[in-house]
Amino acid sequence: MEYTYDHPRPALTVDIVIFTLRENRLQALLIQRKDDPFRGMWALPGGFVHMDESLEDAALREMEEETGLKEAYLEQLYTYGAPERDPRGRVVTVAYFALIPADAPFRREGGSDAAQAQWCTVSELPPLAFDHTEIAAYALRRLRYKLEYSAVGFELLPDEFTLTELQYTYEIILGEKLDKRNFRRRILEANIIEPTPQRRTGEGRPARLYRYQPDAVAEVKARRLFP
Amino acid sequence: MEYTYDHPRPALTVDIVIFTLRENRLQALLIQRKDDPFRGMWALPGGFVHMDESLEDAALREMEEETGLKEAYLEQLYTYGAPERDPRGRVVTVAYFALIPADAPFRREGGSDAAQAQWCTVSELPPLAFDHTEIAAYALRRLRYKLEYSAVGFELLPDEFTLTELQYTYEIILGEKLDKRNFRRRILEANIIEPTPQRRTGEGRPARLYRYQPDAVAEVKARRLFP
DNA sequence: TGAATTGGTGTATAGTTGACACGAGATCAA
DNA sequence: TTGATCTCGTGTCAACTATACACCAATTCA
Repeated sequence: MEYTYDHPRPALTVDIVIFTLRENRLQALLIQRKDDPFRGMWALPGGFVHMDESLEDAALREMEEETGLKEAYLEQLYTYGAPERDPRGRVVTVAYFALIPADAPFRREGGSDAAQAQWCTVSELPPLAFDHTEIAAYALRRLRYKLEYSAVGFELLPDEFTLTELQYTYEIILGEKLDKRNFRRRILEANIIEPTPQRRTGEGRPARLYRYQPDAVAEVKARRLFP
Repeated sequence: MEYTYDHPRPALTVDIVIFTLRENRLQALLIQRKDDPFRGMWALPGGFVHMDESLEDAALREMEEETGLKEAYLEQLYTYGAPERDPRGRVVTVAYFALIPADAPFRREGGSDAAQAQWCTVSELPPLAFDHTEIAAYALRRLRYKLEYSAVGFELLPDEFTLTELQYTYEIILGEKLDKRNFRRRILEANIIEPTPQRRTGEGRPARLYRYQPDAVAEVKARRLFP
């Protein structure tokens, strides 16, 4: 089947920087390219936008194809459209970033196109195809920035978590130690999490479990304020 | 001439929210549509992305066609791609916002397509075509937010300005009165403007003229000026 | 020359942020 | 069963930041 237009049109894709916490590191999912250009190189997961789906739906579909996960925190990052960014022709891509919880049932064996997928610590990313290095760097910058003024860190944790786990999450992403008492004060005063009756037992004194308040999610999402 | 592809492609456009200060109001440029759909309705200036130009170049080109201005502060806002946002078919648009100085030589008589163009106070926008109301609202939100943490306000003023004019600019955009002494202290301590030897004379005591330090723009971008 | 107009300056108070140490509640091993 | 070990959970004080607030200065104009 062929499609004909009066004027030339760029191809439109979405690319997604999928973050998760694994092995006490912030990691991103990469796909090894099996075709030229950049064959064998690592790249961000992504693909073409279908005609009947929104950009966000396209990003979710691609994410599901690669990870098996249907839900995640997803936020539009930026749209990259330099004329020469893809050697095959004009391709404009809308970049997204996604956060998936540490305990999500990630399906490791690669996506629909059977390309190899692998988690990679964000501070040690290999060179990426196209302008994906730039996209990944921007995603990390946005995530860090966002963490400072919103509750987005919860999206990387299971439904219930201890304050210490939450603090570790922040420290891993921000790359710096935080003061325990000040951290707890700030988080609790922000009213974005609530205590549950449960405690998590293990080595040492049991820790109270918290969950984030579902209303807070919408609020975080509404603050898509930064370029 | 016709262009044929194996898979259907959305059309790709840019739309621009062009802000300026006029008559002590923050205004945006609107174009009256001369064709269906939404014939006669107001809309944001915009148009198709050419194959050999970046998205930003497309936005600048459209801006020049409508205003005659080639340079402005321009920032990508968000990409809108709901499947039904344009009744003619799938059209994805990359939205930008631009700031042009109050004294810029704006060419009033409409752009290349001879459509009628008009400045409109942002708090009194008419209903707009497509999803342009949403886009304009988001642009205003981003501008206000941005003003609080960056030097972007200067982009709406001539090269040289008084502190009172700068304060008015902030007040107009933020929609609230600011304290004169606190405002001056913050702006001056931020080291983003420098005094010139000139003064502006008029009614009352002459005011010192300032200009913004070109280097400062990038540096200050990360800093937060207003809480 | 003085009335009117706008420009330019400092201080005191409240609120926010950041640094900092120790007892509590559990497990585990002797 | 006891104490050694581990992690959890809590409050205060000092430094900094933000905010509220009023008057004299320099000029124009009548």
